[in-house]
Amino acid sequence: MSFVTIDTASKIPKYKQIISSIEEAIASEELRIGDQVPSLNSIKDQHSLSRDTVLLAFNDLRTRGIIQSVVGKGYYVASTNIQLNEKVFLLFDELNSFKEDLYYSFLDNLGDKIQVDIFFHHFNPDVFNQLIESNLGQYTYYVIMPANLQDVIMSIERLPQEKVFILDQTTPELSAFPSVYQNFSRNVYEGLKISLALIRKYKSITIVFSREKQPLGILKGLQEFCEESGISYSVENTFDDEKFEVGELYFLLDERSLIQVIKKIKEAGLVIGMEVGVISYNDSLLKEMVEGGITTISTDFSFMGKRLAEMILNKERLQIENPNQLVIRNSL
Amino acid sequence: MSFVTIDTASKIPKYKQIISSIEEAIASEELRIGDQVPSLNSIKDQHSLSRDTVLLAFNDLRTRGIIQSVVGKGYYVASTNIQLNEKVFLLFDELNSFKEDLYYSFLDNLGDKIQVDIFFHHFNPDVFNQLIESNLGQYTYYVIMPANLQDVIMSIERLPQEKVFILDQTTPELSAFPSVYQNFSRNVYEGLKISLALIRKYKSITIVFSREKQPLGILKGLQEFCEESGISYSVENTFDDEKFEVGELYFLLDERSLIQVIKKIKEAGLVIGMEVGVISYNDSLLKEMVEGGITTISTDFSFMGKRLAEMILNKERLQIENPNQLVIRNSL
DNA sequence: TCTAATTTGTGCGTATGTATG
DNA sequence: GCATACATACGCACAAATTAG
Repeated sequence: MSFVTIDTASKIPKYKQIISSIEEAIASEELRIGDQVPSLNSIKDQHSLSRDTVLLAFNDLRTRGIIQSVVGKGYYVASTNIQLNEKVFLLFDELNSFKEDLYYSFLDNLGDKIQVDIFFHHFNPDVFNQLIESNLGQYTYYVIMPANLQDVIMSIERLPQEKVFILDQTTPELSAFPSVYQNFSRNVYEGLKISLALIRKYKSITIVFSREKQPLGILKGLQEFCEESGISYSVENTFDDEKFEVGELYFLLDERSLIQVIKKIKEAGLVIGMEVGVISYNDSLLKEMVEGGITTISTDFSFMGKRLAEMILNKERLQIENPNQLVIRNSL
Repeated sequence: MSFVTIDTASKIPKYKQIISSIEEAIASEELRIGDQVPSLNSIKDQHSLSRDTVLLAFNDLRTRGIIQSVVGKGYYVASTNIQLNEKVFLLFDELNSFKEDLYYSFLDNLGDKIQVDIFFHHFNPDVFNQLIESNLGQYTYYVIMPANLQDVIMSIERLPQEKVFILDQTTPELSAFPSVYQNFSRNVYEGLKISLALIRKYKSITIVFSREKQPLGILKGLQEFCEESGISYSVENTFDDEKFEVGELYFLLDERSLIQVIKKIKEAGLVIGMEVGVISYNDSLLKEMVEGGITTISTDFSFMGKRLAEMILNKERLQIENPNQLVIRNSL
């Protein structure tokens, strides 16, 4: 039972590595109140350190009241009240308005003693890898939104496994990590299935979809639904005015194409929810108000942030499918 | 393993030779991420250079994010992305949807050789100071949104003056720094003045305003307008259902209170833009579509991001008032 | 607890060559 | 020709952190 691990090559000072090791042993209850901490000499011998380096760490822990020294005997755990300056590394794909709910719900539920730094990889694997590498060893937890990036498992595996949490999209390779994720294909499939009667009003479905940025599961769910119910569909990369047709149901993932389609519908003097239909992914406060309401399939981002915070605080290691909701409004 | 080669006879400056040497060692994978770079002193001794010459090279590499320094330990490779030219420290107040346009327009106009890291101070001066303190010397440029924080000039002055840019809100104390800012009081005053005829429909104006988070200039502009035109107004901290009145014009800064007011209007069966008026600060795509359109006073965030990027790239040091727009829609 | 070695961080002074007007 | 600014390079001193003995 050594508790202490030292990486000589690391840029983190050795005495700080000792401090973290002891703190983590206490946090994980390997060391309990009253337990004896390994002696100065045993640690120094095991890791070939100077006695003073170990002493530096122990003095820090002692002045914080976490351990007590007894002359001639050793050091003993005196308090488990380690408010270790916890920091969270939060790696998002891109900045958009849906991150707002998620982020603030995460922050609120974490409490104000934990600092959270946000980064964005913009679906660029180089940026992703670099951000992880240059922040190695600096954070207590790493919350990562891999989005649809491939080949990032290598980077993620460079992080301490027990500190990693996966958010929003996960993959079979990442199944070892705790996560709060959306089951995109099921959510879309079931959302559409519930609305089948309404969808039958339309000739076919057009989805505006970017393979680079958007979850493939959404496309999969739509395909599955369409094949099963015999409805034809087409996938477009961007919304194209030219191909706009009456009788079409538009499935729109981003705000820009949503606005474009609605404008087009109004320009053409058509009735939304009758002659042309609209379903949008991700709900927002304003979508309830637009044109009598836009039908949405959406996950609960506030819940996602809350559940993630709880998982971190309670040291749970679960894989949680985040609840999803279909809200049928006028546009369908 | 010296990595560094210096040709004294060459006309290439020595510090640039050091930079290239390190970059080449990284490119050839002699130096990998996390590896320690030879120390200042060892390089200076081996090549009979001044310590400052080596330091010049290392500081360049550091502000580009390629190496990191740890006092008392050494320099470590942090990124293999050696074509990185510069790094920008971007300090926002809070995450919200209006940051999206600003951020992506800034990014797009900067080009892809510059890395941008975002931080948020959440209107907390301690967080603000700590973020600046812990990122000193690591970035080529510091773009700061001080919002309405007082007493942050001390922190900002710790940064190299020529690297600092102020965004969105500025103050007389910050007048030495280049900036792209909103003239909140003038924008509000003039926006309201143009709409005076429409505003006369209403009994009085209620603004929902948080002194902690929102720019005082907005309140000032409203006051000025009201006093000049003899219209009464009241300031509320949050929207209160109880005080909802017919004949009132609501001036709403955040999306939440906007939604609340619109819901209340519809619940009461009133006509927006006739019996109750709404003006909202900051335009968004969806506000055009809500209830036939919400009247907005708003700055052009895309332009703000673009102008800021240009200022940095062209090394301009200007104070630029960002263009502002009143969009009159049905809600007034 | 003290001393020592090594490391980065910072400030100041000096000198030289080059470009600019 | 002269003054000025800037980039490059060197030297020195002291502070603070890390680690060893």
